[in-house]
Amino acid sequence: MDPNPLLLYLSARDRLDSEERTVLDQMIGQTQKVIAGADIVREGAEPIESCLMLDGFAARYHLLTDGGRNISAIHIAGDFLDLHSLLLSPMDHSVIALSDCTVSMVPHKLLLGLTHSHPHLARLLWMTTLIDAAMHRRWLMAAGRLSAAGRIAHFLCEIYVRLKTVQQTEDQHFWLPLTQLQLSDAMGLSTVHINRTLQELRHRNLIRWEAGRVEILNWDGLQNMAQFDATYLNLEPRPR
Amino acid sequence: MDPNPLLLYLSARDRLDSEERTVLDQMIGQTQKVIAGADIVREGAEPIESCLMLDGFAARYHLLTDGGRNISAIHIAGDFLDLHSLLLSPMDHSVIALSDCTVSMVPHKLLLGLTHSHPHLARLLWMTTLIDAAMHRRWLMAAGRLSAAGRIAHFLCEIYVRLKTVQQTEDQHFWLPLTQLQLSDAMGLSTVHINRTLQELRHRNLIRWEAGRVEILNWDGLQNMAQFDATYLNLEPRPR
DNA sequence: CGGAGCGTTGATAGAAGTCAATTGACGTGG
DNA sequence: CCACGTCAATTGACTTCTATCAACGCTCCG
Repeated sequence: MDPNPLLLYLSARDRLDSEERTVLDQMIGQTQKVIAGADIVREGAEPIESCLMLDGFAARYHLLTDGGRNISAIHIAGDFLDLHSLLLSPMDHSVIALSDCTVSMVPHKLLLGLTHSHPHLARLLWMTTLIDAAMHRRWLMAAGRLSAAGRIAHFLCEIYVRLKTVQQTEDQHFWLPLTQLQLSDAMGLSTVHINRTLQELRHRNLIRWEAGRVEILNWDGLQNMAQFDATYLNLEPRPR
Repeated sequence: MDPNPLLLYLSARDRLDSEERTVLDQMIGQTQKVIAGADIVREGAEPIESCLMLDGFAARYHLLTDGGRNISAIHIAGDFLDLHSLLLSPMDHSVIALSDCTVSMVPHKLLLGLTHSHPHLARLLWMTTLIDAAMHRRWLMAAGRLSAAGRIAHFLCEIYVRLKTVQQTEDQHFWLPLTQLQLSDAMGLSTVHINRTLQELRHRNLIRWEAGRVEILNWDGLQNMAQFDATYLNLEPRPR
């Protein structure tokens, strides 16, 4: 978390001038620690600030009436967790810290001000929410049309590329503190099936996953199984 | 499509002043007809204008390598189909007209100009993409944690409320020109299963669906089966 | 030591997919 | 006016995938 991860995230997609970099650095005022398992934002809340992840993992989730849970997104360093609450309110889902996290709360007043004072930065923030939506669409594709193994493979491909963008990978491995229960809520599968499918991925020598550490052994194989194409992440610097 | 449907969409969520209304009306310049079955935007394209739906139905879809298809969103009058292409490019999915449509192409130059000249309108456009994302999240919840019947019920609840917002419903019924094949691509189910599940919904007297005309017979039952809560559509006028 | 959480396994049930065929509505060409 | 092709909806038989239920082992920690 040394280099500002939001800066890494944005500069992978567009050029930032030095004033914009300054504004982004100043945006991170006080940082806060959040303990694993704690809710960062609650469904129904009407936040007056948005939470920027500086380090750790978080998940957006929604509880069902029958006790089930659905995870619709995983967030990592550099992501805004609830930027949409700037314009949408109340929150229609909650966000939970999956690991100990470092976050920074950015007042909506400041963000709204950017839409007047720094339209280009405001557009880039808008862009981050558009990329969230693009990821949702891929998850929908995976949920509707891929097998359980393909779905997990897609998730791993996506998270690997995203982590790499904010310099949170080493070679082909990365830290991913997800339990199989959490993964099952994200993939829309049962824990038992997650377990067996992970074994399948391991036996095929596609991945290693031990103690929260994932290693990708066969990127092409994984990508192929997932029909993964990173275009939707828009990892190309261009004027936006 | 007589009253500007974008105006209906937006004014259901925030107050618009008269200048803003004028800008929105002028945004609709030339209208175009698109024939059912035609692609409106193609994956890989780098549009320099975004398509506003004035009348009809369209779907965002993505083709898989095995010939499968996934529909990640249905769009109706008042929706921007590819507003995200303003900041994300190239298109990571295509859009097809499900019925004959009337659309208006709005140049990106004009939309980018709004981010400088009319920040509030720009924020409202941003909001429309945030609502798209919120719908994606609900679809993910439905795909991952609801039964086939619940998933279809959720879809019908959502589309009903959205159509109502832009005055495209009459009492409890509305026009919905979706084939069962298209519905299966949207729900991530097979056509056979869609067919049987629709029969189930009909036998339970929840809906009637004949010749592209859907009638909701038991809203509470449908909503309950779908765990539908319209909060995520943000149908409350408030400053944004 | 004992419980809690997590990963794992086996057995079984149920949901949804696949394959194949039929029906009815509609449009077109002869 | 009828034969024919096409498309959408429907049905039956069968298979495959995934969920559920129940248990067990392991590790961590109070």
